[in-house]
Amino acid sequence: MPELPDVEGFREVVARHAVGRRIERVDVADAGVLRGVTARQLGDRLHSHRFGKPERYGKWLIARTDGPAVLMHFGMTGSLAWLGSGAPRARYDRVVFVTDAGELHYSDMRKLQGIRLAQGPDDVDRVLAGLGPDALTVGSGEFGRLLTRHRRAIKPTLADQHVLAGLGNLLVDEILWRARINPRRPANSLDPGERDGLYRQMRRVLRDSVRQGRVPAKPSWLTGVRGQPEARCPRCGTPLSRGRIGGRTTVWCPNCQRAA
DNA sequence: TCAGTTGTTTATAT
DNA sequence: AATATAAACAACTG
Repeated sequence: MPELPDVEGFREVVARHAVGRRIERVDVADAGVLRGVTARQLGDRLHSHRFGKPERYGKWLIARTDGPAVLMHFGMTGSLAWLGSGAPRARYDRVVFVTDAGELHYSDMRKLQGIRLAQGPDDVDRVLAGLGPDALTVGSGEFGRLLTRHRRAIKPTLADQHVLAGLGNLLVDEILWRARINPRRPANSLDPGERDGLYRQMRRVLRDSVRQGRVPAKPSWLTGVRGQPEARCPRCGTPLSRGRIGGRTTVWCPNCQRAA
């Protein structure tokens, strides 16, 4: 489920358990998730290094050590968990970082993304180059200016990592629904009041989601009902609309989110 | 068998 | 240059 809130949760897993731990070895169960590095290189270069303070940028987790940094992306089905030493491997555990006091399990069924190793700060920058500002820390002024620069529909604009980093399909639908903005509206057609409202709802949805470590599937949220066959708007009860916008399934309320 | 899925990149066309 | 669409990656589920 990895969007910004999920990855923020994975960052906390590392921050809480892995920091200061010494990497003894790296078990690669499926090298299909390694990008630009072999299993042997990954193990050799990380051996004996200790995890440092992790960071998140957009949907990327940057697990720094006192040597190289491990860059993880979780695609659509990835996750990260801290387990005790000698924990059994789960079915889709692809890489396990074994430390002196526990293990970090990188799991991913679909392997759409993967793990990179950055030898230095330049390598990290190269991977993150081109991403827009992080959705959790962007200011309202910059956020508004981003929107005025694109005439594309607001939905794919917000989900474009090069414009703004961190929002995925579920979050964008949730935020637009909260802000009562139709997903097909051109981004640069929003007036200043709408841009401000959108920013505030983004903050709110992100704050609540980060607290949960995921986009909550509460019945009062669009995300909580969007999977149902005859889903209705949690706010007004109108049957929800469903369509493809920007190549992704999009759910919105035709009553609350009128086309302009 | 077919369509769909929380992500991203690439090719192609407009 | 910006935008739109489809396909590809992989492994499921209904």
